[in-house]
Amino acid sequence: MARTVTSTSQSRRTALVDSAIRTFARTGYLGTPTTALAQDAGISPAYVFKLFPNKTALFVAALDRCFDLVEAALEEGASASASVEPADVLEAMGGAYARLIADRDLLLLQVHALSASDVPEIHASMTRGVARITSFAQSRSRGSDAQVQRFVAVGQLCHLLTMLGIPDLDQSWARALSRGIRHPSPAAPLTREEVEDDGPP
Amino acid sequence: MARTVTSTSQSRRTALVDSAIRTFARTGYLGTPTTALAQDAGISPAYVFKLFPNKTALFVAALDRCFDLVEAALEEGASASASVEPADVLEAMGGAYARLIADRDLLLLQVHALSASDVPEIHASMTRGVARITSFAQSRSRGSDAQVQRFVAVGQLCHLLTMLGIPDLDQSWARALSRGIRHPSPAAPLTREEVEDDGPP
DNA sequence: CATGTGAGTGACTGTACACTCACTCCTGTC
DNA sequence: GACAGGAGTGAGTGTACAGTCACTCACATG
Repeated sequence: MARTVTSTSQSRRTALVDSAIRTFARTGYLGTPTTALAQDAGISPAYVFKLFPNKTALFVAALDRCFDLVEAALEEGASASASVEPADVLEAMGGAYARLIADRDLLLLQVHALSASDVPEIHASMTRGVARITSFAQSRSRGSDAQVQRFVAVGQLCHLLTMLGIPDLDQSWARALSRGIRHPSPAAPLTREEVEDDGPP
Repeated sequence: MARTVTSTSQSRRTALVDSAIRTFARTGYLGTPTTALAQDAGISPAYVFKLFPNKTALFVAALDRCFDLVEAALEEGASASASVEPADVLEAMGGAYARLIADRDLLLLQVHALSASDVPEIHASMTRGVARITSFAQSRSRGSDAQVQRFVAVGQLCHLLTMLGIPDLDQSWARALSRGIRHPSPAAPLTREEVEDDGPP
């Protein structure tokens, strides 16, 4: 008979991935020592390498999980939309995305991943992620290519603005860029727990 | 009387900045050792630190120069526009930008800089750069906030697409994202030399 | 008790890197 | 020819880091 209890090392692995999202988000791929990953997860540095073959694999696991969460948020937003008009569905998805990334970690991770995409595994994971959310936005909203393209472009703009803190600046150019963008305010963000459903209890 | 000949060390410095753009573009801020910067510039590692106080200062100099070139390209595009309609001027600027970044270095550098923007000096330089090109696009095109915002957002989308090589993919989602984006083709790019004017000969 | 297994670690290794320092070499000036 | 000063370098230094290895410990099973 197959094992019914998930092994403890598996749960450690997912916990490590969760904390790695936060840790990598703060200091990036190259800027994050494996000792920091271990420390934030509350395990010894050596044990990191029992759970993952190397630093890159852990980063990729974190990035994949990041896109899981993003896709789940988009789905949540879409299904909460009153109208089925493509523009409205995309609008609702955008709102859910903005709430998801209010804590910045998922956004920061994506920016760092793009910069680290000269590492083949990271490049692949990143491309996979963009493919997933774009395909999802396409099929779920039934919007035109132009609408979907605009949706993703605004997402990227949002990353730029948030990384640099532009919405907080009181200058003409900054206001122009930030206008209408739901900038991540800490008020009532969508927490990760609200977004993920972990199967049967 | 003031010196008429630029000191040789000054010319070395600008040459170093030029080659640093290429070197940092390939491997990013943290991923580029100072020895690589020296090697690509054809000088000894030690001399890098006579020309700049530290690695960060050199990166910032490269990034500042990058935005100089971008702004110059936008100006060139704008003044080549037949119409003065904001949408047309922005369109022309976009075309010039696409040609400028055909060699990818300036684009890659911006992506790496965003990811390294937890370093205060890099954050400041990056914000300055975005401010410059946004303000320039605003005043030169006289477009609405929404038009300028869209202009910058499409630029960011272009960075994402180019970093990941998405326009080369033959899939529905990739085509949707790439549609209408002038993706950097190596055909007849606008070279840096065509863009900069170095004062009197 | 003997033995096996998987979780978890302390201590280490080799290397790469940012930055320094004492030095050489060249050129112009008196 | 003596000297000043700037261009440029070889040879280091201290440190941080990815990954390894031999090991302990807790517990389960016969």
